Amino acid sequence: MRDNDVPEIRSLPLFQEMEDQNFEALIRGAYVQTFPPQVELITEGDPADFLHVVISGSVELFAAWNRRQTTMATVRPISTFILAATIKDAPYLMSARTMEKSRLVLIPSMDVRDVFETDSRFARAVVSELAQCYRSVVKNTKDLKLRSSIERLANYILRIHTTHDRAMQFDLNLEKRRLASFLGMTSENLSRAIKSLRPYGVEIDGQRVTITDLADLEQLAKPSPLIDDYSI
Amino acid sequence: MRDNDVPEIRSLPLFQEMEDQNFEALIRGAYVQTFPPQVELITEGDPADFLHVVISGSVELFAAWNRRQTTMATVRPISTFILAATIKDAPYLMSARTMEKSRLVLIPSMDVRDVFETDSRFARAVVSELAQCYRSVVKNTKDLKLRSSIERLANYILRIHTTHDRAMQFDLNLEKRRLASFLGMTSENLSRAIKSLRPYGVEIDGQRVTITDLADLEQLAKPSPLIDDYSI
DNA sequence: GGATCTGTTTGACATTTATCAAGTTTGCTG
DNA sequence: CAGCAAACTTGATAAATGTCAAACAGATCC
Repeated sequence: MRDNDVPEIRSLPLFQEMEDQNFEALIRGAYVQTFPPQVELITEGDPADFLHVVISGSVELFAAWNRRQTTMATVRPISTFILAATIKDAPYLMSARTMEKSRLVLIPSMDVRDVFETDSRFARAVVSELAQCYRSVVKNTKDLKLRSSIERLANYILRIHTTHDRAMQFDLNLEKRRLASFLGMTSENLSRAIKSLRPYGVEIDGQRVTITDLADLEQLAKPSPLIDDYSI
Repeated sequence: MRDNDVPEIRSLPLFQEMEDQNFEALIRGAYVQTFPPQVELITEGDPADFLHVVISGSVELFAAWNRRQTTMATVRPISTFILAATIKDAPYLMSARTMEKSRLVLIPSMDVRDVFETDSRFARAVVSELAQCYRSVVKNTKDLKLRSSIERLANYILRIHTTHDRAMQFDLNLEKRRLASFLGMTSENLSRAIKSLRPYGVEIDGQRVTITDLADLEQLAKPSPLIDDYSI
């Protein structure tokens, strides 16, 4: 990959603070590639050969066991995924597939580990990123274990609402079947959960979400910063 | 705390590689303290004032929401907890309470962050620890989302079996109600799950677990290293 | 524009899990 | 050792969630 192929990744917190020469070393060995939708980028259990950066499009992280499959997260531009496996030189715990046509940068894990050893500002940025990831997964576990499926849906809607500048109308950024899987339920169950939220101030028509009564929804959802605020 | 109060913590991977003088700086500001059982050490939402190290005894990490409560993890000697909150200077996401009489070292978070900024070997050790924690939580999420409660119990038993040198008989290291909460079910449900595992080669009497047919149990549990092996 | 495909919704039903209310056991304490 | 409290178990029942099948809707493709 050439130096100025994808200038935007330099501004990622993970790469912002590092030495120029080290960033260039990472970039030199990296590939930029555009993938069609539904391409499996990595498979759980495989060695972590590349750190992935999503430049455009979106990627689903999922996991499988015994013929069951679940969506673990979705990754949107611009962010990295599977940093932990890269740094630890351990097998991926999740698989990844493009949800739509997506452009990615693949940085060889070995290069990342090399720079990690020599550039201590980069090492500190890795800590910050990993701590953030860790806390996100902990929040997600609390959501799963402490809430019913309807409560999870209600809080999910409030989270999008918040990230969309508190708009009262917005689009789901996920197919419903993926949302269902992410929230830990079946599509059928999500369908019914959506219906049962209507009396609490949410209308969902196709991808379009309209909050008709925020107070009602909040009273049902009882959002908590320690579960729903991804910025802390 | 004096230099040689608790020499064993120097050998933790987190502190092993760091400069002597920095380790001493951490120790100087730290407290060693023994707590009785059932003492709430930290409360979720509070600022992360101390990094905690369990020297003896055991600590339960738990989370609450809307009058519900769930066990997130148990911490046993010698390990640290809430490293992520300490490093990010963010509020705790989980509360902690002693399960039995326990001895802890409390290291002021500010000292940890100071040393983190100056000692890059320590910073790298933090990365390693955080990556490990992150991967553990991801595995736990897969366990929760992909398995039924009986499957989670079966795999839990196999994990203890493995960590106990593949002994066919061992004690549960957790009260059943805590185990139930950790596995994401009620005590009653755990009681029934235990009964329903009997035909698959597990007898549980009080705290005593006996595996009577490992092959049967494994066939039911279908353990996977990407969920159950905490060493990778 | 009709045929086809995929995703979504709905209904009927099954299974899993939780709740409530007794009992029973266990372990501690005076 | 009796008495008590807490943990655990059991049964009956309810609620939540999943499964299966079919209908429906929206996109895509000749």
